[in-house]
Amino acid sequence: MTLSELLKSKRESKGLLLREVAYKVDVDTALISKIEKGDRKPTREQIEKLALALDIEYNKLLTLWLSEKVYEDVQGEDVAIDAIKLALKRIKTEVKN
Amino acid sequence: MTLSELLKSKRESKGLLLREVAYKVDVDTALISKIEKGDRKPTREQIEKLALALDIEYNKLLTLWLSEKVYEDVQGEDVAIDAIKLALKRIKTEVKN
DNA sequence: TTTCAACTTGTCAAAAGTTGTCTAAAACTA
DNA sequence: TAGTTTTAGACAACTTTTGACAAGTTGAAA
Repeated sequence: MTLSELLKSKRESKGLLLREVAYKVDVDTALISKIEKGDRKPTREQIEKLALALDIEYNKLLTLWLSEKVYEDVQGEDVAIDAIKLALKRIKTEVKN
Repeated sequence: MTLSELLKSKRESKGLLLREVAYKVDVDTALISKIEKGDRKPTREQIEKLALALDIEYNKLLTLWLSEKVYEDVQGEDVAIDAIKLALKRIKTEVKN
């Protein structure tokens, strides 16, 4: 489940129109449409507002959002997996200290 | 070992001057200095040229470079580890197909 | 100490990327 | 068909990244 898929399915299950979500997020309807189609990535602020507007746990949405950034950084690279693992290692050791 | 540390130690072990590396990478000496200090991130093209100039395995350098991008995306986030793991999962399943 | 090459730092303009909106078209519904 | 929702394209405003230049610091040799 991608971020855009989640946002769209949540909006639909709540029976909201793009326009209503757009209002709550304080952007143009067209932008919400693009986000749901994966044409645009929400900003961090928009993630916060989307979580509120759609009753999604903020941390869950944030995690998905960050993971897509990471994914885009490495996708298509031969060394993608190694690169991610290396980053993970670094994060883990850093957290310990 | 960070990217900048690797670049600097490799250059030194080969007894090269910044100016010589800069020539091979086709940029200003100051830029190589900044890269070695971690003030600037090399571009992908520069990574290729640096690998050649310093006899570093390209994939190794690329992996390190990508991993630092990933690291920066998530560092400081509460959900950093979860986000990376999620991205890793996605990459792994994608590669299988 | 002076000198000189090596290295570093600050700043700027250009290039590249991103953001959000507007308009108009397409898709859907009644 | 008419009215509403959603989508697409284009654009300006804004931000970030990039690379160079010039001026500064450092350190070693004379």
